[in-house]
Amino acid sequence: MVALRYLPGMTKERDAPDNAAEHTAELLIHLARLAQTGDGRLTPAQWTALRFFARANRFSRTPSAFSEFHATTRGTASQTVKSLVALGLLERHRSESDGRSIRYDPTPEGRALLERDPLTALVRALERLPDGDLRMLWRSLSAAAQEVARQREAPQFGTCGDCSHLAAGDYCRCAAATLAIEELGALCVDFAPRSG
Amino acid sequence: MVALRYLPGMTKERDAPDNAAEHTAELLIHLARLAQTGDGRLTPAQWTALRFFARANRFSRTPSAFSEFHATTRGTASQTVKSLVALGLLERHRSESDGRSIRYDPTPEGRALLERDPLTALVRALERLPDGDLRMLWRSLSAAAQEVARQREAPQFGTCGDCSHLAAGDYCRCAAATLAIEELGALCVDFAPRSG
DNA sequence: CCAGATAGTTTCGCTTCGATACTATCGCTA
DNA sequence: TAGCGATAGTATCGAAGCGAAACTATCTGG
Repeated sequence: MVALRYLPGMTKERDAPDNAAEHTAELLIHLARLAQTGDGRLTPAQWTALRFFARANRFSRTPSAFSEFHATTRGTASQTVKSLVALGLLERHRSESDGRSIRYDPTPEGRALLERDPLTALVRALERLPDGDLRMLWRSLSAAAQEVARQREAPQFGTCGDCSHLAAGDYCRCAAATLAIEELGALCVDFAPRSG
Repeated sequence: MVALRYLPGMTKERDAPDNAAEHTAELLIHLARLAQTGDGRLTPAQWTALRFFARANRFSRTPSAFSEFHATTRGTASQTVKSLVALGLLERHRSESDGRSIRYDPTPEGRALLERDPLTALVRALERLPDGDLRMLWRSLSAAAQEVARQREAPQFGTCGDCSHLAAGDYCRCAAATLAIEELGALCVDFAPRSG
């Protein structure tokens, strides 16, 4: 068999200079796909929603916030949420301050099911990385997510502890509320990075 | 408003020790989702397929290999491929050596469309990372992908240049063929890591 | 008090996807 | 060399996901 001189789509111009970013991006997509597939219990969208409502702070556990987080429409997000409520994994709560807003909290069943999150396979794999590598991985992914969100004009979704709205250690100027220590690690739709 | 003492799903036990791996995994999924959505031209599955057939070596540009790469069934993979052929982005070629096997190559139109891949947003974001960070990001993702693939008993899909089947610089023992230089960066379904 | 904006939901139709069955070819073996 | 199991690709069907658009309820500003 004769060696190919030219492989379609793989010219010198395209690959020679530095396609490291391209390969890394494709690898990231591939890994995300691998980590999400093959679980019969919930669909990938349902898992993502359940994770989100378990991780988001009390101001962000709404269909609207989830729709922005998941880069989808409010209608689709509402459907996903409804299915989780029907499964007894989320619980509906009306907001006292805003009659339109509805907060969904994970039920004990929902939290129990998260213990069997198929994403655990990826978590285990990441735990095998050296500590410094994992931290740097987080930093790089975080920076990339900020940048992509900026390009897409989407909210950035960081944790309250890293947010520029946080003052005096535990007061959120954005929500005009004092946060509990546990809430500092929660996701917020109104997140704004500190030095930017 | 009173600060919450306890936020459901966010107990000390769950968050205190070290949830860095968990947060990183969720961030990775979120970033992948962000990077894939919002393009009207092709569906995410179609983009992934087009990318795959542009990146895979001549032994791996088949529906079967893509189905394994994409962690789906051969039937679904075949549908996706068919749609790309109908769009004039892939071209069907029968294998001379195996009457069952069919190779799909990207057409010039397919390669041109890849220039407008929505993944470019992520690529640009990754390019803004320091060089060393990008390299380490790739290494970490690669290691994680190997590990998850191992857990899922899925093929690992590395490039020929990193494969243990490669001998004497350009001879693949697995395919019993000499590879062109350009092929060393191509994906292969039969990839096996060197030191594993 | 009214108009526009916002939060959530519902409905509709299209697409995707996995499961299953089917055809054609390969390769081993008796 | 005939036959049988394995493999590659395809077609079909039903369930589910998703986006667009319409609808209700509530809030906010003039």
